[in-house]
Amino acid sequence: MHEPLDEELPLDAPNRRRLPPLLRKAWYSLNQAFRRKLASEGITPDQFTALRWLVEKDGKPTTQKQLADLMSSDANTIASLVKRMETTGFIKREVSRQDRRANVLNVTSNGKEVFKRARKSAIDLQAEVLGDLSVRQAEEFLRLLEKVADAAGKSAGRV
Amino acid sequence: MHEPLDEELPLDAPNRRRLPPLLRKAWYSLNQAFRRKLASEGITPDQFTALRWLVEKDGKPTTQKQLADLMSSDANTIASLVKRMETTGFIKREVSRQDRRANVLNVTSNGKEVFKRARKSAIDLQAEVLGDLSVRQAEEFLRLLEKVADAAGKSAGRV
DNA sequence: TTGGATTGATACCTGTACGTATTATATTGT
DNA sequence: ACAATATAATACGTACAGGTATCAATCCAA
Repeated sequence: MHEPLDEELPLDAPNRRRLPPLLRKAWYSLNQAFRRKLASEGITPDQFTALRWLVEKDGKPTTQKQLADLMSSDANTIASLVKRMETTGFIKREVSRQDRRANVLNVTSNGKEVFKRARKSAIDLQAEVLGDLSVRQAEEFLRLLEKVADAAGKSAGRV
Repeated sequence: MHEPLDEELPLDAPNRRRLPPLLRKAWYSLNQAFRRKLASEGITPDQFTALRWLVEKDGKPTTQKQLADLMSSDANTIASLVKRMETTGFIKREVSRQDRRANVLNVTSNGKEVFKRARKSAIDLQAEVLGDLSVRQAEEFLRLLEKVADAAGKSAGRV
């Protein structure tokens, strides 16, 4: 049992494993599964991700721009995301003292509690999804995924 | 040079490589890079993907539901996508004769031409993104990605 | 064969991606 | 000090994700 390399076939031949559809399915499925697990908490996957970064940065003040970079998103999207999250009461925004253009983001105690509960679902899901791989395979996979993500980031003009 | 396994750390510890942020960055960066390459053609990444599946299925009639499955998307999203694409003139819709609830999708000659040109950009980009990996690594990566995508699909309730 | 369940498509809603344009503030070169 | 430039956030627009509700067509079981 040995798969052919198919080096003569074009990179996007229908019978090869292709990066875009696989990446699409992996990302959207993961997101959808997570969305359903989170529905009861009144929080979306993206809002959870924002909370995670902010909680982990706890102490160091984080601006919207920085959050956009952490989330591989952009300023526009983050602006509306944090606006909704402030309305819901998960975070607070205040003008930075070092740079009055920037907004510093802070997680409210309510936000912290919701994050804490949601984190369990996140860990469960990740274990579920990586469960078909051995520890060693999972590591190798994440290592390669990081390279691919970096290369894609470079192509997209993200430093 | 040997990385520790960190088996005692939680799956989502900040200093580990984590699946969700990496997957997010890979997918969004790939998409954004592709969007920019396609801008001159007046087509979006998702529309290109739809065209690809339809062109590859050429001959066999394809319904919106089937396209939704192929694209790991859902009926809602596909309905509005194909509506825009019909307005632009990339595809045509007609009621299926086997099942009058279903719409059969057909690519117009204009759609085929745009796809043909856009396909070059797609191949370039994929080579660019996988370029940092050896042929063997790329194969292994796609194989593991497929497993992860399937597992995520299962978690999301996609068969 | 008919009444209940299922399925394909759609309308409508909220949330997100990301492009352009605008405003306010910072920074830099001269 | 001041003008050119860069940067953080935002408003606004279009595209897409995916949830619920609805309608029409199909299927299936008693």
